[in-house]
Amino acid sequence: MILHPAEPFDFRRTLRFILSPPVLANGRRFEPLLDHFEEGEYRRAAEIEGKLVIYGVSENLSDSSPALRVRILSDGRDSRPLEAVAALVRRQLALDLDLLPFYRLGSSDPVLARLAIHFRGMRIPQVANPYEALVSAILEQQVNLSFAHQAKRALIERYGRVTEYGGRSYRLFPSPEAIARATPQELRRLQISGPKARYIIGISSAVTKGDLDLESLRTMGSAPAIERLCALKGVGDWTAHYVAMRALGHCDCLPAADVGLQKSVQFFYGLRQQPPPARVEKLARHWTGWRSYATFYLWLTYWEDTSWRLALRDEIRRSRKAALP
DNA sequence: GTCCAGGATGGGC
DNA sequence: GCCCATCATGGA
Repeated sequence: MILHPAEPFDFRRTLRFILSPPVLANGRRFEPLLDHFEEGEYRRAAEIEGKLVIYGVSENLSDSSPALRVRILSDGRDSRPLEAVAALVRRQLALDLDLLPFYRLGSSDPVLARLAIHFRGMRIPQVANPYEALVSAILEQQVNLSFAHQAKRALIERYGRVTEYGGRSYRLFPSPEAIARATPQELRRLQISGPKARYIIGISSAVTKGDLDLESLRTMGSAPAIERLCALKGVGDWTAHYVAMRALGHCDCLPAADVGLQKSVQFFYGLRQQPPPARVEKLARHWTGWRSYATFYLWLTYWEDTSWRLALRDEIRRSRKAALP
């Protein structure tokens, strides 16, 4: 099946966030846990209508406008799953989103203007399901990302389903049911802290019992969705904003208390010290409607090498000076 | 050894 | 309301 993304769309750049996460300080890389790239094709397992399928997404280069080919690599005789997979891919890669209004904000903000050029066509890749995003975000609270990644991998390997394709293992993120059955002691063995273990199990059982419908948060406005998330034990402002922008498709969320965002804002806007949340919110007034995207692009500048960041900052400074009367 | 990581909670005041 | 200890581990 062929899908046509809204232009501009950059497949490689959008996948880059999923497939080649940053080099850690110790020189290692996170290896992706659930996502794969083989033979020019992005591949991942998903549970569709109770069946575990592996799907693949690749660029259809024969087409003149950007086009993606979506197919099912396993269990492909039934056509119904393909429709569901296509819907998943549309959401995962935000194919229907028109980024041009975001890029036009660059006219009132020189930082955004440069980022829009560099990251043109890149979407915020959406985590396949909000539950996965929420649990991952809790694991990532406070601790360094390398440690969080380790805990997440242990959780997936212990509680997630797995299937084989082409000699490679494809895993699913654990279901809420599987985690709801676990005890805090079991999660402690995976180096997850006691409080975090209780939060994750609590959320999982709320989902299992039907008390918490994370999918419904997608169609809600972002403010009520964030409020609903913050009502959960273990979920604060940062986690709620993160889930909203990474999994619920909300484009105007600003995690103003995020350390990475604050550092990036300090660097590119030339502030003497790291800005407190109120200062970030004030600066972000130019980003209205697209604050998730501005945040995401600012985060990603850390993935480029330091000399690139310095060069970009100088360029922004020069453009500011040139704009002075 | 100390401090900080893509935080959140519950206690004391 | 604000301030603080606590949680877990690893890297600088």
